[in-house]
Amino acid sequence: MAEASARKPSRIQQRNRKRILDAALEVFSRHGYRGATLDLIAEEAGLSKPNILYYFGGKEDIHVTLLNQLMETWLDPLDHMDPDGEPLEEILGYVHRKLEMSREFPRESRLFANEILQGAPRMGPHLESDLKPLVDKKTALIRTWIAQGKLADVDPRHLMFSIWATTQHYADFDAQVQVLSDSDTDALDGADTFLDQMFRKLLTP
Amino acid sequence: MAEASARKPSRIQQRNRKRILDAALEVFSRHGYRGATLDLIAEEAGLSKPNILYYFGGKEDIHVTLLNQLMETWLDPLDHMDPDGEPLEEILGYVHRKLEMSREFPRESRLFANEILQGAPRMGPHLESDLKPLVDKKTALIRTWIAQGKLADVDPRHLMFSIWATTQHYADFDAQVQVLSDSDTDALDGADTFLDQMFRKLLTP
DNA sequence: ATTATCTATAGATCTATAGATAATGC
DNA sequence: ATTATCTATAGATCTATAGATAATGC
Repeated sequence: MAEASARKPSRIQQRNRKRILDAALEVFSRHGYRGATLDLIAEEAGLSKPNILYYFGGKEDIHVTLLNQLMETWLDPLDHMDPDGEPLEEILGYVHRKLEMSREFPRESRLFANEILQGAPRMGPHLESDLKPLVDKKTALIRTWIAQGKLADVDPRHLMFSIWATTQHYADFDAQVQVLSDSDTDALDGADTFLDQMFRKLLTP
Repeated sequence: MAEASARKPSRIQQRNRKRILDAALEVFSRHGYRGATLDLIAEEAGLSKPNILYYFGGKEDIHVTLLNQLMETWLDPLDHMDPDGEPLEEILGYVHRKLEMSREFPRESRLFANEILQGAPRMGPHLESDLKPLVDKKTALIRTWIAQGKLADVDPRHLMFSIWATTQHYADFDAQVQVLSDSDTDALDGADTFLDQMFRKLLTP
């Protein structure tokens, strides 16, 4: 009775859980937590509504599972900023990876934006326990680089904010970006060049 | 029968409509369109639920009224970018005004962010008819400034995006900004200096 | 007389569960 | 035997309206 049934998940179970999470990501990122319904998720996943609840404890359980997975993906590029690398290139590389994520994972970006916009009701503790320590570590690193004269003197915290803001903007505000872009060109065309230019000028000592 | 009753609104009517809109701004900006309920708005406004519906056609009517008002406030700072001013100072002034708006009107910023994040279902037409022409005009202006050698050569569209992204970030991602800030200092401390520094370096020819 | 507010409730939408049935793995 | 899926529906939540009552302005 102490040990819960730790039976390994069947192939069907794995596949269906994946399907549900993918459908839920689509729906939550587009409509927000409250705007999402089990009906929409079920339809998107191609499963019946009660069947969704066979695999997950409920709507909130699905949402929390998504947010937990997201946190890892989200911190990964920052974690890869290398203390032994060339400072300017390390930071520009981070900008590049973040922009790449807006291209490849726009749904994840919008899921995150939605959660923060609501005041991080479910993710607050994660931000404190996972995000904050990592950011503190990396801003300290940037400060030493600045002290060594390898980067221009900037506030590392606001630098982080500006990197996140500019890169995630292309995913989160896509509806607006689309309106302001020529229909025949990719909306993100030139974003790479522009951001490289901006942060290079800012950070070159 | 042709002319609808165009009776001027009573003082009570004006006051209560304002109260409701203020309460709705609070609720919509915090919970999103679907997350907001008439109950929450009524409580926040200090009025009964049916009384809310005496003043407005319904939930969507309130939301649309807010978005319409918002559009003006939102475009105003950009509209004030002066073709006859000194280019660099005009743009830095715009950055400053936008940051000021994040400080003063964070609820409006989040209402807007929520709407765009959902794909601009109610604001799409406004973006086309109001935002796009204004942005086209101002990016053309910036292009002439660049051609005259008064600004560094940057993509004006991506410049706009980066100004919006960096300034609105402090309102929209406030929950995250707070987590990463020392509790004894204002989270926006240094933002002015940082953004001035960044855009000045970027745009100085 | 008109404007403003309240109580009560209809009707729609949503999350979640109960309980039966079908499919799968020893 | 266990896992997966379905139908039916309970119960909660929400938007909106009907209809009565109170407050206000000529």
